[in-house]
Amino acid sequence: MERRRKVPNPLALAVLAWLLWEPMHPYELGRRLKQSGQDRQIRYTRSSLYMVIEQLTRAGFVAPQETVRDSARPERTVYAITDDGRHEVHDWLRTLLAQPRQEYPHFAVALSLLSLLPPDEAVEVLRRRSAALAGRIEETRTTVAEARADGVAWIFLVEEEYSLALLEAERRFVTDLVESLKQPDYAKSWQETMGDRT
Amino acid sequence: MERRRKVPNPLALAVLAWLLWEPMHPYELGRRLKQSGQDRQIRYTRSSLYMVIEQLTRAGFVAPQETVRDSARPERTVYAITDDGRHEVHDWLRTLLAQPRQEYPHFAVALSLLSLLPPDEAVEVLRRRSAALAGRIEETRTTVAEARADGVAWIFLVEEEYSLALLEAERRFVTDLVESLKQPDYAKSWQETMGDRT
DNA sequence: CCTCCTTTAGTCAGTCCTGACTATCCAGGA
DNA sequence: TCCTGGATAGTCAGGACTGACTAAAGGAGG
Repeated sequence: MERRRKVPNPLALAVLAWLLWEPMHPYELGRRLKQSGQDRQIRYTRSSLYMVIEQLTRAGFVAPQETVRDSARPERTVYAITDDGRHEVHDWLRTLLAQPRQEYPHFAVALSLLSLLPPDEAVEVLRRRSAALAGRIEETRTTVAEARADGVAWIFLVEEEYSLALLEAERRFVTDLVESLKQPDYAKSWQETMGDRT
Repeated sequence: MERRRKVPNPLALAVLAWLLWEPMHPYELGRRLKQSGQDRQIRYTRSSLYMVIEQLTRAGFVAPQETVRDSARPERTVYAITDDGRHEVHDWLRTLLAQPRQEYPHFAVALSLLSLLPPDEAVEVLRRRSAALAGRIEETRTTVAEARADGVAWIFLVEEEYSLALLEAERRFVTDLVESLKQPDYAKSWQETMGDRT
């Protein structure tokens, strides 16, 4: 049904998108990713960047254009996007937007094991999370406000607004959860079922 | 500051948690993970399950207990958790709950490239997402309702409630986004800035 | 009784990815 | 003048992960 991507790493999508603009060498791509703030949406290291470009080359989505060496610097290979690459960006982008993917946040795993902790301990750690979330929300709001003040159009900030929406939803969820855990019924039933442990 | 886990894969946490209960062989662990619905929070394959158990053994968090072979079946190695393992579960769980981790949803990457699509195309694909999200929400609600009807306590359904909260937040976000993209101002400014492309 | 499908149980080749490393240039302080 | 730190640019060993494979037993259907 759903054909597997030749280079499934989302970093590859960002790379292709930048190469749509103009040919570049890997290090320059890294700089753009960082300056545009896309490193907040994509987990990568410099090595994985080189790896992904190699994979994209094998897949035929990009092609090395030239190897320049100016002023005794290490030589840099400039890559350009191919027609297949252009097609891949468009197709991949449509798919990512249209089809929600099952995501696997670490927090969900931890929640599924919440019953292992004594109620008061659970309340304590979740309160710490709530405070940390509040901090993240504040940071993101500041980032967005500053960018807006610099004249950045809203369409280039949607991803931050999305993060914000998720953070706020999580914070509401955690707050409610703490309230539920504080109910004396919970402490009682936890004692009854989990009393026998180390 | 934050010490790296010896076995960072979240599957390892779930494995340790099950072994807290009683010693088991890998295949049995796989069955429990599936039956308890934890396969909805953790991405894994059977091979990664064996890999992770091997890593846990090397890390000293679990230890092979015995190799049984009943009725000519392939032999199964039963693993038990160690004291280090017990400590690791507790410590890891607390950390995961208390500290929000930067997550990297694919959708956020796609959103950061939304401006590449013509406005009407963007609206079209996001509407499809919205419909798909509605389906997911419905499914999750059903799962929760059925479990509750079977007498499952709410604490064992928190992870589903969390998924639900995120799905609903995302749906609200997408709905609002579609409205913004439909504004004629957007179509106009997109034409102006992106008119020059293939 | 034969065949085919499903379940049980695990292995393995090859790719992917990360962390650590190499090496050069330039600016600024001591 | 020398030393240090940071930016530039990239490589590489080794471990982690996936998809495809092996293999035996049980049950259903003809």
